[in-house]
Amino acid sequence: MNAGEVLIQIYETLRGAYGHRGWWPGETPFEIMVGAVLTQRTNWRNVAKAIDALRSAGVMEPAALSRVDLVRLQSLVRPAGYYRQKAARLKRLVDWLIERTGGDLERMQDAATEDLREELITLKGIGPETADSILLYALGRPVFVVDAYTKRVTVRHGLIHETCTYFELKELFESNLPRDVELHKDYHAQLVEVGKRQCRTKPRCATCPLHPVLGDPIEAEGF
DNA sequence: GTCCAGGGCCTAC
DNA sequence: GTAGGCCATGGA
Repeated sequence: MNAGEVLIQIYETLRGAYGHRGWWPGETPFEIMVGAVLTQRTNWRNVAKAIDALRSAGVMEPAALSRVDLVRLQSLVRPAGYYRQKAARLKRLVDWLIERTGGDLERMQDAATEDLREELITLKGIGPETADSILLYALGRPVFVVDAYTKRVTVRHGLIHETCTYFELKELFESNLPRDVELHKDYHAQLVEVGKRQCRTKPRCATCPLHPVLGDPIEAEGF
């Protein structure tokens, strides 16, 4: 079996276990962008509180968020943790958005994916994963989002070495999967699901749906 | 009280 | 170029 076939088999196994997830809780592309920043190293439960606060304050929209006072924004996103950093990151993101599109995300659809990724990565506070999350879930580009769960699952199951880079892991998926946006969205969502439920500690891995397909997980410190 | 969650930046070697 | 520290809240 080649890499592409293994990856598809993993996906189908996870989907069979968890059902279609589609995923990214967010009403609008802009809200998805905001969530991508807020969820950095943070439980989604806390992120949801911050998102609710932003909605209630009427600033879940580019122009409004751009205008809101920084200290006010900090207090709104406080439940998501790292609130000073995240408020500043949201400001930079929304400033870029308005400068580039006037706040209308549709105007970004002409730009090439790689160019957009480069622009996003250049923003302080937007790294590879946040950029890819925005590209895939907010802008519908066929990129693969690599996160801690992706690495944990693939390393534990021997698909890639523990010392791999973000780019290598991203390439593993992107070069071996069809360039299908919905598949990319759901695949990442499935990996998060199995990562949350399994592959944290060995005992929890005992019921991992991937074991019958991939065999027992390997020992990997830190995963 | 301890651990950790859908990262990313900065500094020191 | 990379290991380590830092950012911070809230639930298990």
